[in-house]
Amino acid sequence: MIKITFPDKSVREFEQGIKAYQVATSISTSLAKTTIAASVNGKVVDLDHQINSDAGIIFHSFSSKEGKEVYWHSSSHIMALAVKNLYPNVKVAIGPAIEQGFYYDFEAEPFADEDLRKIEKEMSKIIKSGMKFERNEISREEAIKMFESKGEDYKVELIKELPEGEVISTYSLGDFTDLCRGPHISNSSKIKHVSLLTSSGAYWRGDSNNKMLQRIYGISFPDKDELEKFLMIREEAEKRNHKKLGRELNLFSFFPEAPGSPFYKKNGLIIFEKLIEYWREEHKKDGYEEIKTPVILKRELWERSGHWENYRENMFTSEIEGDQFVIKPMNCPGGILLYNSELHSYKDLPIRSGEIGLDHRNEFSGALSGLFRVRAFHMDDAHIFMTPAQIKDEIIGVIKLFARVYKTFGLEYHLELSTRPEKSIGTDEAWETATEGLRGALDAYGIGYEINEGDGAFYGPKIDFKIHDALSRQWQCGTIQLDMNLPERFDVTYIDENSDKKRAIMIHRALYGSIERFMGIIIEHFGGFFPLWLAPVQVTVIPVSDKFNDYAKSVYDKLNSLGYRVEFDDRSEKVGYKIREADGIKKTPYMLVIGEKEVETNIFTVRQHKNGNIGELSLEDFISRIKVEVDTRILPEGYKLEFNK
RNA sequence: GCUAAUGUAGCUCAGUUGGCUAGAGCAGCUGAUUUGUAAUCAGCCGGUCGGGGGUUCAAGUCCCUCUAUUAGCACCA
Repeated sequence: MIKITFPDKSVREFEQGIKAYQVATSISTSLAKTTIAASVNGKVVDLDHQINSDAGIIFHSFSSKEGKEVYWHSSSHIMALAVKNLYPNVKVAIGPAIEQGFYYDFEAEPFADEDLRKIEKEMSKIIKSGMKFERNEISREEAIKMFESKGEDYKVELIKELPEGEVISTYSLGDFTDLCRGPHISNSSKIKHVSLLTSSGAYWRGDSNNKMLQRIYGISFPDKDELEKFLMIREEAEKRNHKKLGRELNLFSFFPEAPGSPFYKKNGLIIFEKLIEYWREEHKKDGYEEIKTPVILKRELWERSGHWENYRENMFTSEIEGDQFVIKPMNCPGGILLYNSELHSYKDLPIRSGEIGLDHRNEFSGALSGLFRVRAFHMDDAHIFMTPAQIKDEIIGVIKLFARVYKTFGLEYHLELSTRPEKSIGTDEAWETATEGLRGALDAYGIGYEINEGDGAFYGPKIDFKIHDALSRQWQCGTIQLDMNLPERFDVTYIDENSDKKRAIMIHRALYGSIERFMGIIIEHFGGFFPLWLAPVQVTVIPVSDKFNDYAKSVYDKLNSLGYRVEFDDRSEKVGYKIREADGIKKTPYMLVIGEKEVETNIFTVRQHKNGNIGELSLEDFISRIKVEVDTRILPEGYKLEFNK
């Protein structure tokens, strides 16, 4: 008999060699039903796994991270079998679970949408037939022989690279045997609802020198509702697509004459300016100064900073009178020139120097994507120059600043600390100090964070803010990067208490990341229904007929003179028509319909986007309402996606 | 940059196996209508079918090429 310990610390005895699923069944059939895999002594295993000695056990259902991973990984195998059934000549490469779903790479002709539908159908057959996943452990030689005989070159390549002594396991599902570490679900029938999403090219092993394979992405869920919710979010994301809304709301345009470079229209520029206005307000509160440095700077500067060597292919250059110039891709070298233009006492530090800099980067054509990835953008940069002793407090200050700004947009976020990458400069000691500085700040601030081992910049560790939008999608926005490179290269110093010259500590930080990208994110986050302080048009005044135009115009004039962004729709159209346009299409936060009743009583029925009529207010009350809403930057109601369940 | 798909009016889209003068809705303009909370009616305007080259008696349609866009990959020190 062996002793098995459960998560609640209870212990029960079982026959030696009992399988994990039998343990689950012994507890309850419902547990056995929802269980996908188990962890035995912390290692995730198949439910068929035999337990031979005392162990701790945890069962994983789809709701856990481990459960999802196994579920999706198995789904990818089912997809591979389906593809092999339909297209026997394809070769399989790899097929893992990912954060949301799974994919499998094949050497094959590109798959069209119809192919995906066919593969889905084949998958449901496989699922319905209830095939078993069978695990086998085989020797390296056997494995190579087997996959070679099947012509699965990619698998052979993978096996040959496995370290000596590694257990080589395969999982078979019907005729399809795949090299796989596992674990897997026990039976294909556990996969309930599958949808194949997209297919496109992907390089073998992610290397652009290698052959391009065909990748199919898919998702699966045990419950139909979950699949529907997933697809609904995708649909909603499509509706909120910032390129589409940008056109509909007259925010910006792109032209082939300047790929990747947005042209802001009147309405978009309002949002752009308001974002910066708010940024300035918050930074001023925190003791930042603001500077502005030139866009075009000589090549020598970039050689000194190291960009010429390391970032060359992303930089635009220009030649003027025989000298080479760089259109700046970043603001830091210019900012450092300014810092270095005077001597700094320790008493001056920290210096928090902000710059909304217009940067250009030669992003590869295939990388461009609306406002999310552009060639011309405004970085909301700031550099903080300080003494080593100030690191912790400064970092905490930045985190607090970012936190309060994201809150204003209703954006959730989590933090990630990225540590030293393989390719990096600086001594171990310097990295240690720098990383501990960031870690110390995070701990002192008292917020949870994830560690991204080895994901730091080559010049220093960083803290990244991953923000979560209204559709629960994640975006990289804010970043705080400690730089151990540029201060050396530019000899950035301050004078300490003993009149000694000391190396200053420098951090780069950006809150929005880039104004362009952030604007794209909030367009989708709000779905075009902006908070009043950001909305390009805040109020539309709608006279019922031109009999009321004069009075309505006076209301418009009043709001306009107070500085609100108001439109006056005096076209000879029906009220319904104007409402449809102002509310449904332009998503104007407030509408005032003005007819006989308003003229007589001076009381307005105020209509709000998404929320319909919100009550009757005098003009004065309406004005004080919107004043509060603008001044305190209240979030709109109803921009978040609501589910029926 | 790579793979694939796409590009027809300002927008969304039709346009057979190549075959008359390229269509529709919305938007815009003009007029009528004077309207009470998500589309009033009529008329008009609007296109070198992304650019260039080719095949053909004939090209929006087929081929080549360039370009832009989209998705993914790679990239994002």
